[in-house]
Amino acid sequence: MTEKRKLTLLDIANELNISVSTVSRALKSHPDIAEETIRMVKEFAEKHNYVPNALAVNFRKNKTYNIGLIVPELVHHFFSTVISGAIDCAKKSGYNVLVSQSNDKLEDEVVACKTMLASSVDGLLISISNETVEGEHIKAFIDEGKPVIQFDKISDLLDTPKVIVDDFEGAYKAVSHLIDQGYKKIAHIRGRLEVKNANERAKGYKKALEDRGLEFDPDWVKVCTLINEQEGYDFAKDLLNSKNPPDAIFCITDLVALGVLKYLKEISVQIPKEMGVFGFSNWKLAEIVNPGLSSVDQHGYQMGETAAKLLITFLENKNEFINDTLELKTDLVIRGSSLRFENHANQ
Amino acid sequence: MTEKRKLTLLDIANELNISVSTVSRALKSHPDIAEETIRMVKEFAEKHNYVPNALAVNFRKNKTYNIGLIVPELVHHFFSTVISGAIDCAKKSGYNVLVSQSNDKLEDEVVACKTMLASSVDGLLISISNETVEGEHIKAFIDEGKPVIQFDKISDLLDTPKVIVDDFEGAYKAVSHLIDQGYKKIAHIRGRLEVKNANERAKGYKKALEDRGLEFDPDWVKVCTLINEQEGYDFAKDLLNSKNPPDAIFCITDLVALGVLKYLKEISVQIPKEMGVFGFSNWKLAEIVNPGLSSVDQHGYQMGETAAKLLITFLENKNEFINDTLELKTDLVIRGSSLRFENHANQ
DNA sequence: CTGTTAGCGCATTCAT
DNA sequence: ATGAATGCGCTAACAG
Repeated sequence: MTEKRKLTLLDIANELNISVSTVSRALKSHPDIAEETIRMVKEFAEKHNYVPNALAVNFRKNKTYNIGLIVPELVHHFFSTVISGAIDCAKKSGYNVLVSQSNDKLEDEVVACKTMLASSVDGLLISISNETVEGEHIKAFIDEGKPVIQFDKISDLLDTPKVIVDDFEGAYKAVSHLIDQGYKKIAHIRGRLEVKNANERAKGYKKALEDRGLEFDPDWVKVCTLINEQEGYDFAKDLLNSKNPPDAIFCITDLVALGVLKYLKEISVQIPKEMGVFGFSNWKLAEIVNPGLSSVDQHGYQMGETAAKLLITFLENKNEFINDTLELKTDLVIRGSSLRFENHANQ
Repeated sequence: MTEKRKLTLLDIANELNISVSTVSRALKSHPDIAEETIRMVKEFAEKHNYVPNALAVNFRKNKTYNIGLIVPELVHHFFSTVISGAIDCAKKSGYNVLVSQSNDKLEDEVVACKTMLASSVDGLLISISNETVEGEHIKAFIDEGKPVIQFDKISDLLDTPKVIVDDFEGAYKAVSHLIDQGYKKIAHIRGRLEVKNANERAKGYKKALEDRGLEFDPDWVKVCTLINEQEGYDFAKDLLNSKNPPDAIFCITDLVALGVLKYLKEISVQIPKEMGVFGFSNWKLAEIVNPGLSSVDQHGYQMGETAAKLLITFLENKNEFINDTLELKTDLVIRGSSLRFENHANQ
C-alpha cells in the first residue's frame, strides 16, 4: 500500500513550464494546441504514467460512467445471463455496471435504488420485484434526469423504455411444436394471474390450440404460485389422475417442468412417447435432466445487451428519447422430452 | 426526463440566511452547531428533498464507496453465489459493487481492471483468470493505495489477503465419507496439475486413503483438462474398463461427476450400491440429478461476504492491514450417489 | 456556536 | 496557440 501521490495536470504544467489548461487540452489533442506541444505533453504524461483523476472528471462533467443494474435474484441462471450481456455491452462503451439484487422484495429494491441513486449512477437497468407496484423509488431516477430501462419483469405504470421477451410468441411456438409432434391434449401449468409474463404465455398457449382446432379443457390449466419443482410435481399428479388426462404439459418454467418429469418417471409414464413435456427459460437443468427437457430459450444475454445498449444511447444522446418496448424473439430448444418424430430438431 | 436542478448547500444557506459550512455541519449534527439550527436546517432539507451531490462528496473525500469485483465467469453457479454474498455484505456498509468478468482470459481481465481503476473503485475483489500470472494490472491497484483481496482462484505471486476454500479438508472429508460407506477402491478424477485448488483436493484425497490404510493405485487418478461432463464420462469409462476398476469415484467438480453418473447409468451400474460417486462445489445440478449427487459445499455466499467484509475493513481502517489467507471450511452434502448406509445424513 | 476562506483536479470561457 | 481565471459542491482548518 505505497500510496504514491498521483500526478495531476498541475504537476505536468509545472514540469513543462506551461499552463494547466494547455496540458488539459493537449491531452485531448485539442485543435488549438500546437502539434509540438501535444507531442511533448503526451510523451511526458505517458512516461510518468499520468492517469486523470476520475473523481475530479466525474465531478466536473457530472457523470460517472457507471450504470446501475438491479435484478430480483442474482443466483439465477437467466438473470446472471442478462447481467453478463449487460456488463459486456457496457464495457465496450466504457461504462461500468453496479449490480444489486432485490430478492423479490420491495424493501430491498428501494434500498438498492437509493444507494445507487446516491452513488450517482448515470442510469438504471431494472427488472422489478414481485412486490413493486407504484415504483416511486424508480421514478426518483427519472426525476433526476437519469434514464431508466426496464427489462423482463416490468411495470406498465412506469413510463420507461422496456426490453422484454415475446412470451406470447414463445408459448405459441412451443405449443405448436407439441401439436406438430402429434400431442392432442395439451395442458398448461401456468404462473400467477397478476404476472404479465405468465398471462402472455397462457395466451400464446391458448391461441396455438385455437389456431389448430385442438380441444381445450379449462381443467388443464393449473395456476402456480411458488413456481417451484414441488408444484410441478403436484399438478402433474392432479392432471394425470383427472378424468380427462392430457398427453402433454407445457410448463411456465423449467423448474416446474422438472417436477412434472419427476412425477412422470415415478409412475413410469414414458417420455416423450406417452407424454410430452415442454419448459420455458432453457436453464442449465434442461440439458442435464434425462431425457433432455425441451424449452423456450429467452436469450438472456441478448436481453442484457439490448437493455444496456438502449440505456447508453440515451446517456450519450439525450435528445432521442424513445419510450419504446422492445420485444425479443425466443427460440425453441427441442430435446428428448417432446421429440417423438425425428423429422426436425432445433427450429 | 425533468432534469430538476438539484438543491445545493448554498441554496439552503441562502434561504436560511446562514453560511454554507453551518448547513454542512448541521446536516451532520456536528456538536458545535446549536440544536435549534440543526433542527431548522434538517427540516428545510427534508422538506425540499435535499440530496447531497455524491460526485462532489466523493471528489472531496477522494472516495467512491464503490468496490470492484472481477470473476472469471458470471454465468456460473458458484461465482454468482459469491457475488451475491459480496453485494449483500457491501450494501450493509453502504458500498456498491461494480461487477465484471474476465472469461478466464488475461486480456479481458486487464481491460476490466483498467476500467475499474479509472472509474475509481476504492478497492478490488478478484478471482483471477487461468491465464493470469504476473498480474501487473492487479498490482496497479495496490500501487495506488487501493486494497485488493483475492478469492477462490488466487495467485501467490500477488501479495494480497486471500479468501479461499479449504480444498484439502473438503476432499479429505469427502473421501473419508466414501470410506465410511464401505467403499474400498476409490478413484479420483482431478483437475489440472498447475491449478492449486486441484492439487489441494488431490492431496486431501490421498491423505484420506493413507490415514485409513486403503489401497492406492496411481491408475485411479485421472487428470482433466477441460473439466466438463464429457471428460467425466470418458474417464469413468476408462476406469470401469481397467484391470483394477474402482468402486467409487471422487470428482474434481459436479460437472465431471455428472458425466460419470451418465456413463454408469448407461452400463447399468447401480449407484450407490455398486459404485459411489462424489462431486465438488454442490451446484444446483447436484440436487437435480437422480440419484442426487453427494458433493462438497464451498459456501460461495460466505466467501463473498468474507472477502467483502475484509476489504471494507481495510477501507474503513487502513492501518490494520493484515496479509492473511483465510481458509473457509467446507461441508459435505450427502445425497443418494454415495449413501449406502442410512446411518448418517449430512454431517 | 457560526462564518470566512481555501482547495480538491479538472474543463472551459474569456482574454491575449 | 496559450494562459489566467472561474467554478463545479462540498468539507474542514481557522478565525472569531
